[in-house]
Amino acid sequence: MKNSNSVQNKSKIKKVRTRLGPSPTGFAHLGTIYQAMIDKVWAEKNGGQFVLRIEDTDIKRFVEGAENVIYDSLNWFKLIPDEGPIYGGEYGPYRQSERLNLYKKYAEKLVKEDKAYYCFCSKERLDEVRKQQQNEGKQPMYDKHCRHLSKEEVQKKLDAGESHVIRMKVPENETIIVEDLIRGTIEFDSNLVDDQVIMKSDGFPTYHLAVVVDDHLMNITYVIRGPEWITSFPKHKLLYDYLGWEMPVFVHTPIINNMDGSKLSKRQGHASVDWYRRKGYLPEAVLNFIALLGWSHPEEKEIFSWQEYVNVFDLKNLSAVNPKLDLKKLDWMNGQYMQTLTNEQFLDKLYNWLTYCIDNEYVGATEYETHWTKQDYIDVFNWLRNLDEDKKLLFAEINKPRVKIFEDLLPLNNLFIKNFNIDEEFIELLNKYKNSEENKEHLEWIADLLKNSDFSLAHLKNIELQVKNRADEVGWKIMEVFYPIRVTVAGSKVSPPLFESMFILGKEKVIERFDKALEAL
RNA sequence: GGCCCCGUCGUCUAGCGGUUCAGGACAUCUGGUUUUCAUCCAGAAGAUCGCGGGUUCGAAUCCCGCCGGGGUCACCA
Repeated sequence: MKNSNSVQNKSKIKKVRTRLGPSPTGFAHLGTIYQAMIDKVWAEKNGGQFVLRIEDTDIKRFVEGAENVIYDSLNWFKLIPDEGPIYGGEYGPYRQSERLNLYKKYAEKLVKEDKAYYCFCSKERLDEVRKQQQNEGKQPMYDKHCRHLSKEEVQKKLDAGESHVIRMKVPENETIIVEDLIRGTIEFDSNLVDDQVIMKSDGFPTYHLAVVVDDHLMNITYVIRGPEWITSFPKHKLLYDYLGWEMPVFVHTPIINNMDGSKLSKRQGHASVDWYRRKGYLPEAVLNFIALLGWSHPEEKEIFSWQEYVNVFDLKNLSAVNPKLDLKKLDWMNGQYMQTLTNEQFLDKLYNWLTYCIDNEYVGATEYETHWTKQDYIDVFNWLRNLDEDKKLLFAEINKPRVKIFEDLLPLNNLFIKNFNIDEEFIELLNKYKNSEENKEHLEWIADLLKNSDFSLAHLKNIELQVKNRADEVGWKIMEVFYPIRVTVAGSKVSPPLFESMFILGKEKVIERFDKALEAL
């Protein structure tokens, strides 16, 4: 079917152009990013353009500043459009609210050609009709009341300034056949397709008219959108026919759902981009992860770069199944990405993350849940900033394999930024394996070594070796000789590598903690 | 409810009529490395391919029916 006239078409093969049409609602949905990602790979792979078009035809839903949220999110993921309101391009304007005259022109053209008609029905009448149809067990549809108004009647109402919309005329008793790239041919009974409103009474178009007009005028060759549009696909197909325009390729992608199969709702944190950003996920990891939803690498690779994605991606391999979002796997993947970072990169991204969390409020529908307090972000940031360069790098080094997302940094690294109480609980923890006397003697021994140390990492590692050897001497298990030291230094039975931690903490603080612990024993 | 889409381990998926009594990844469990926590390594368990009929020498792969899930039925996108 696709190469029937490929010979004639060869000379005018169109450049691939994809488009993302978010409506600015005030927060960025993961699904929007999923769409953007596919738009972007496909355009990039084919040397085409990825267009951003703001679909703001619903003035009732206008939210101040919402557009910036979209730009910020696309930026974070590096899914930068080639064209759009702030990116420029030759097919502008890229906000639908700035293209009203265009939609008006085509809507009127359709009316003139008898493919659409004015409708003067009131909201009340429409509601009534709908209610009655439902009572009769029929599918609620417009009853085509105004479709058969005479020209004179229409003109009279128009002259009288009656409020009106424009509806498209859907043919009767026809089969509308549409083609979806991944699902193939889909047939619809035209009698079940509503005479959709294409121009609202406020002079704004509905989505249906706007997309068709814009996609055509902007030379879009691949319409990539969510599966929720399949049902209105025949309306769009009709509009293309009515306008005499060639159809782009339509691709209805899968949609990402929750683990229970319900859809990602705005109320849930993990639906919004900002949630991932504040949790401390890496955008590349999130992208890699969602790329694997509804699609798989031809060699079944799990982790790959954007460039590799571009190389091997093919729209045709997209699945028609709606995947569930498994955050556990995302965590694993993010951890993998963390480990590939150099220490410098890790620190760089960590700074950016901390700065972002300090400077910005959460952009999402619900409260953001975290075990970090606002002060924590500031404390970690300040502590890190005042640290010597070699200590910073070591901090990155020891944390990379231990952290899946930046939020995991606490409580593991509490010892660096917080003081703990030397109370009964602490003593109890310290004496878990040996009694007070034994531990005291042990800690005095190492405290002495530490006090005489220059606290270079090399020397500390040397002391670590001595501790290990001491296990044999005193007949303790290796774990038992390190345990009380760890509790003394970290106030906890878990910590990053002990002697590296001491190095980062610095001699003064370490000695202070030993003194306090010994005093209490 | 009508119409449309979808249905392989708990999850993401490979598979596109025959070296597949179904392969990989996450999660789970076990063992190893390790001074804690992680990382890393090895291994185990886990799917009668939604169900029932066909077609075929042979079906997860093709056809039909059923069931289940989802989407959609707005002057929202």
